Amino acid sequence: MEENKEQCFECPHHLECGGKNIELVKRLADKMITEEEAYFVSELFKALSDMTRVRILFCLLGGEMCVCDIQELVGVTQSAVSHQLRTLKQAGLVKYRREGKSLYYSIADSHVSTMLATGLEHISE
Amino acid sequence: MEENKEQCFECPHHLECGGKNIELVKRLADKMITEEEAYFVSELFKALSDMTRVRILFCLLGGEMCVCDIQELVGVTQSAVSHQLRTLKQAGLVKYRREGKSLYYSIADSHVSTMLATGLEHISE
DNA sequence: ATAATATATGAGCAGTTGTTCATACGTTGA
DNA sequence: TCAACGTATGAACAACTGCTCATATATTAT
Repeated sequence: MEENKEQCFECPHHLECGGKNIELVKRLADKMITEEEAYFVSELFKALSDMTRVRILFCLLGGEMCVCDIQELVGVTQSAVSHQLRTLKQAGLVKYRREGKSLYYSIADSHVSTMLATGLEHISE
Repeated sequence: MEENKEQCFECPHHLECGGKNIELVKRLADKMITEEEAYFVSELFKALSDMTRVRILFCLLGGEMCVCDIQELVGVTQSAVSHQLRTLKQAGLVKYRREGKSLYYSIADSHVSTMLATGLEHISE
């Protein structure tokens, strides 16, 4: 570790660091997730980070339903449901189709169910 | 749908709703995720809902590393990394072990990798 | 056209979050 | 015991979030 006694390219912010795993850091530096990817992933999870939205999605796991169905099952105002459905739609988590006056919402794809299931598994351990 | 013309138990917030799927709502009402579960799931995803934390976790997918390794790979201050690691630890997403002066952080369990992978898949479509 | 129904949306506000700065804590070597 | 290093933590502040309220939009029936 003698070479760490002087400031080096790999370790510019301090002079030495006993715990540093230079090999690992070098290897990962190129493979790191990009800023853009990290941003989109975090935005995706942000859409899942609210209790009301989680409850809405668990409703929709049971099948497509209109806004007033969701409103009843989740027990919040129509406005609140609608605002949250918008967030979920923008994140690509739900889709909808119109039938008469009603809009029927449903889970967008299988990734959503997978993430919810994995999340539920994680908390029950 | 004649019975919907009057206010009913299943539909207390309005008099009628053509789009309503009474059967589905009845069936799901008992099976709904509890408030407590929804809260914990949303808290879990909240921990994944920040760009810096996502980047930290993707670092750790490459193997355990100390705080200064993460600091270098992610490119934020030591304090910021430390604060975010605390959030991740409280959510059960990472664990650590001490070795000398350094703390080595790593992914807590396979659920974390699964959620990150599924999230990454979802955004690249 | 008009009214009623189902849903969406903008503004505003209280509560929350992520960062920085300063400082404290825990470990090691001299 | 003391200094240096690696890491954690509390306070403070700007930015963001989710709700409510009021209102707008889209569809259907009369």
